[in-house]
Amino acid sequence: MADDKKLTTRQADFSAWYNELVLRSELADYSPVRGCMVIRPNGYGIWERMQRALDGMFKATGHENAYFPLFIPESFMHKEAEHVEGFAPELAVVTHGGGKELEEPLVVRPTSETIIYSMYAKWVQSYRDLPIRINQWANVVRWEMRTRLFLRTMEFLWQEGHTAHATHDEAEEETRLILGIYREFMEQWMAMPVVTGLKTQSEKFAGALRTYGCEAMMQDNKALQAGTSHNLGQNFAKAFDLKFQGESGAIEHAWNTSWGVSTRLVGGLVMTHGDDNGLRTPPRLAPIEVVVVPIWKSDEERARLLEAAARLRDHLTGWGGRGDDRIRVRIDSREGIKPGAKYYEWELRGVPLRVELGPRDLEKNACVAARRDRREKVTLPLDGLAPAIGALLEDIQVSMLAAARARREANSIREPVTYDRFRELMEGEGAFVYAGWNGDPAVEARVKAETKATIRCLPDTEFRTTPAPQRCMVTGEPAQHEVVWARAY
RNA sequence: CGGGACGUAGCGCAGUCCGGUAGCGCACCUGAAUGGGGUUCAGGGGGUCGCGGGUUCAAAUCCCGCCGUCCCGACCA
Repeated sequence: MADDKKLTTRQADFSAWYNELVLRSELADYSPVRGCMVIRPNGYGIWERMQRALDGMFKATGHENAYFPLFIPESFMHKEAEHVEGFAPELAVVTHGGGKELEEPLVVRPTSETIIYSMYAKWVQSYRDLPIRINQWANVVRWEMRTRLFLRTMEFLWQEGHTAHATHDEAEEETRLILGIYREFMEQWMAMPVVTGLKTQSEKFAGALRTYGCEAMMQDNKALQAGTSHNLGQNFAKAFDLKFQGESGAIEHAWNTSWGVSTRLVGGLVMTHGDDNGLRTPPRLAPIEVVVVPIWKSDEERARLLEAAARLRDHLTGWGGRGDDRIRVRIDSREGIKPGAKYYEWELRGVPLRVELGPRDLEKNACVAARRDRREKVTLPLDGLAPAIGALLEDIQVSMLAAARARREANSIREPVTYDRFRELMEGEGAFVYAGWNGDPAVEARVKAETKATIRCLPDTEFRTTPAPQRCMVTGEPAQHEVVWARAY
């Protein structure tokens, strides 16, 4: 692999392509511990930008950050019946500390509902103490059988929001608010279109009343659950005695929500936008938006070009057309590497825009800008370059979303299909299949067993098909819901 | 945890059948030329052959045991 200049193509082996891309673009590397990964600066830089964007959106809607501990008393996990059942098989448990066996084992959090709601129970007495809307950025551990870089690792980074409300409707509103934030982030920042909707009972979060999710289509036409937002009802409040006295004087249990997105999103970004030359990063998430490659022959030229490149960088960085969000520029002044080799490297890493600056350009007072998304080059005058670059970056961002959306729609099936045809599709090229469902969990289970496809969601109104499907795809009975079927990661 | 494969330089591999000086490609270091889409030449460094035991004059190679990784299935953000 290290000797091959070219990546395995997506066509040849999607999964090998993905692994090679992640490793070679230095997003991440395998760790000495099975199932864990090291997130390298290139990957972490993207995650940091994701964090910054989401964090801003959470705060703008009234949430605050806090931090709860990594260790949870084992007994906490057993207090909510479905929750234990869901998470017990994948818990890491600490039984010894300081050379002694612990009286009560500590669970390494797989998610923090239990410890957070136990604390909320301490903090809430009156309806005046509500709502509580806290988010935390943390790592969690789930003992997974099979792992894949970013998509499923035993330890991963995420944010988990946990709120407590006085009424069901307020909790529901919060759940939907967050789903909308996720969708906006995924579309506007990641340029990754998603279908939002309700999860079925079998796919919902362990312990939730209802789960909503964002489903994105990867380039192999499989679905990636990119984010979830749960209305927990009063399940955890009852388990952890989270009660308050209402205006009327009555004691009631609070209503909770929880929601999260993880470093899995980085994997989603790769599988949404990557091509056979490497990663393509949407500008808004790119740690480096513009890489300047100066080209020279002689030492004299080198000095001249490096100086011109620095001026160009300062010009771009100094531009205020995006307010405080300055264009992120890097100059690649490395010697001994030919420009062509630099081009390939930065393309592999997904930098959205490359600016080539050589003696010929300087003479014309111009430069060449090459956009990563379409691998197209344009010559731009150096005078007034910044606004032009700003506009190009904006166009790349918008084009990437449009291209991803077009690809998803091209691989979505909304006409009625027979179950046989459906099975063929799932065995073959894959798709998002919109179809009627009779609402029976047994049908869902059967389809999963027979095709590995699952109901990704009951899509929200704006994603539904008109006219609505009348019949269940599997049984032919009247449809209770329209659902989206797909194989998923 | 069931089925399959593999473990030799940083990475990818050959060598194992048939025991006899540990090799190749890429990467890396040095020097020179080169430089607008993956440069070329010359020189160089780097290995307890997964671990433990056994057989043998001699083990990467044969035998036994262990460990680990990857792929396919059941579970999952």
